[in-house]
Amino acid sequence: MLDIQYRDESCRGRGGIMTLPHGQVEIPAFMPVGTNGTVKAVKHKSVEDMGYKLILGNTYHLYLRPGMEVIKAAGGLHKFSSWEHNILTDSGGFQVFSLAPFRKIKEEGVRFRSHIDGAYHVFTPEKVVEIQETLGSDIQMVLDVCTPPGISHKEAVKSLEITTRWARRARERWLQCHDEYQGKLFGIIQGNFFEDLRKRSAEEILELDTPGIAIGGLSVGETPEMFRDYLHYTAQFLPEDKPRYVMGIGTPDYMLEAVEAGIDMFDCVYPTRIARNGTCLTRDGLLALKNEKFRLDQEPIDPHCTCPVCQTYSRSYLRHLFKAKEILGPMLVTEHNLHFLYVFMEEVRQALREGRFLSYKKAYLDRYRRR
RNA sequence: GGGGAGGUUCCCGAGUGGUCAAAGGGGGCAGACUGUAAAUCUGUUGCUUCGGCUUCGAAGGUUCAAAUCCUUCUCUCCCCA
Repeated sequence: MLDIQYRDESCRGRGGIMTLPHGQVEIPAFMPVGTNGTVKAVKHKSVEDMGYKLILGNTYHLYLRPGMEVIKAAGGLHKFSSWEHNILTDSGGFQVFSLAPFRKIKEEGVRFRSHIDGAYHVFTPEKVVEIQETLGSDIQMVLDVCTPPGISHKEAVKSLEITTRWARRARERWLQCHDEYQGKLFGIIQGNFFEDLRKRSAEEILELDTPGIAIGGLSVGETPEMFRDYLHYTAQFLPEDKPRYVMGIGTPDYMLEAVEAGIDMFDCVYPTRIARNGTCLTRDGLLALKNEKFRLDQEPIDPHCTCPVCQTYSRSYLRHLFKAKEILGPMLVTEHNLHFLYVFMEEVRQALREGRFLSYKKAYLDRYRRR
């Protein structure tokens, strides 16, 4: 499943090929998020043309709407959404976290209310595996309990222990999936912001020997310093021979930090969300298109960018689209941001291959932080 | 020509004696956004040397006090001729 082809000896960074049911994926890889079976504001064809081979979908959202009957009838999420490459589905664990006011965690599973109609539903670790099997996920995540910074050690232990027990149950159920289903299961390390608990969670999750390992519970409101510290601390426990995934990060600085720590995969709504809100990723940092200073600016978003948007449109025009609330604005900036990150990851892989990742990182951040 | 309604801070619009630099929208400006309840949310929007100063069509008046009351002028809209 994982073919590590090169390492950067100056850090833990590495790269290669991950082979999944729907084809190969170059790692380290950023994965665009397509919660509802669509990467918002952009066609799957465009995402594919940029080079992406692995995107996310969401168990929670797709289960609630359109519902499994619809996706089953289509023959799975790939056919339903016309995406022929790989899909990683999140388990709903993050919704257990982000929709906290509407849920109750018990040993059996989590009872929650739909954000759509308020109806009660229950997710158990087993049920979530079944849903993801029906979706046809190439990588499925175990149901976990994600927690925010600031909780007590005692609360963190409790969440960690449930996460481990749920992971065991998920794995048992996953082993019983139909033979034709080839999707991989990833365990998730929790432990909040306590080193002893991070270590303990890592040990317990690794013991399950899932095909891949994720670090969860980061970028949930902690400071960048805490993110960095707990990322590196947790990453040291990850095995060499399995894909390593840090959930929920997507700014260039965080991804560079993760690559340095030896992480292979990341996903984030950030680039697509800020795109819809008028903010572009550039080599010089963020560019808020709605700002008055771009009113007459005839330059493209990023003069060095090779994306179709930068070949065609000016900041002035794109600013106008956002001020006029035209749907094309979010569409074009989403395309730019995703293209930007794909090229960014190609550069990262190249730097790793050539053993100069740390200098690449430093130069990138020096420039990125300048604006 | 006759009758009626009204002119409020960039726009629309609330306010009919003090608690009004003036509600609420819109627009403008700025910020946020990291396993998507997000084409969303938040802040700000007369000037200021922060003590005040100047605003509610214009001018004058009443009052301790006026966007609010009175007089004249002016402009807009509606109805009837």
